[in-house]
Amino acid sequence: MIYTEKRTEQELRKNGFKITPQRRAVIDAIAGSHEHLTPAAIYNRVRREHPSIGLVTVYRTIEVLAGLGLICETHAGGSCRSYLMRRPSEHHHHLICSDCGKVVDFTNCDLDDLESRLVKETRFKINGHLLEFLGQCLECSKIKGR
Amino acid sequence: MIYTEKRTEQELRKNGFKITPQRRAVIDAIAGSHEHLTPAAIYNRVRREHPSIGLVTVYRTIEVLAGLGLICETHAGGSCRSYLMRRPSEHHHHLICSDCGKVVDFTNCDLDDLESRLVKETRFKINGHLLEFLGQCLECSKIKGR
DNA sequence: AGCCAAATGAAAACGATTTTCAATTAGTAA
DNA sequence: TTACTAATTGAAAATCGTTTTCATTTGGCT
Repeated sequence: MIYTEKRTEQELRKNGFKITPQRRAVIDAIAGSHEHLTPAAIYNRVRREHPSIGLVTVYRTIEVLAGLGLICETHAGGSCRSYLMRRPSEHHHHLICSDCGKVVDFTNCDLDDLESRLVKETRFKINGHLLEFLGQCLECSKIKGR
Repeated sequence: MIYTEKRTEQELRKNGFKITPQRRAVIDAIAGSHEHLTPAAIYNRVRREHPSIGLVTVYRTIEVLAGLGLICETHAGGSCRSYLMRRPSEHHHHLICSDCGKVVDFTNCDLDDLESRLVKETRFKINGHLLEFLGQCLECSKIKGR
């Protein structure tokens, strides 16, 4: 736990960010919870020990931490809700190029085993899933290399 | 396709909702797409054929359809983003309750075979993936039934 | 101690969604 | 067919979460 906070600060420093009491407080709040916290929940926790902090600062700190991959975000960015007609079968998924945004569809995600395992373990009633692969398409790999 | 629209109207009627041209238009728009559509995207499609419709009506129709389980909603309602400290053990995924927003983590997504298949077929360089299952947790299934 | 870019907080701006309310309309009953 | 009523609609305002702006403060360097 304390190890996590230390490591997080090192990582911030390494990337040229400053360590402020506010950032420490946000990191402590997230590291001190094993639940997923919404920005508002993080704000409330931080305020207990640090009443004068602004919600804006919480958002900005979250942005930095997520940008460095130090915290993990549920729900990829972009707009929040989307809808699809519920059909008997057919569904598909996306393979997205992070550089040019090209989207390739694919089917046969073959998640049935995984789904049954989850149903058994969590007792959830599962309605669907969202699966996206992210990477670079052939063209972009050629151009940008790396 | 037409079958889907018909069935949807029947289901609305059965539940005491009226069939209006606006609702027909929204249903057509969603049924006519194999992609997940955001409310705004639905609105834009509907306006092509029905320019005077209000965005509010689109939202209200979506709400009714989703409430009856006729369309499937990606991303649980309520606030959109939540964060968790990324710990050494790392890579995990989410199972999200669409009703109360509860998030259960799981690991072992076992997507390596699928990933190699996609690399072979598309020549993408794959950097990562996003996998979320959506459903109802045990508590919410009990409350809401269905 | 002093400097400067980075970070902060308050307020305003913003976009998505919801509520309010008066006017319209679908579906039923006469 | 006409008339009635509750449901539905659209416009505007309200609300919620998030982002931007900007003047002030501060961490980390010299």
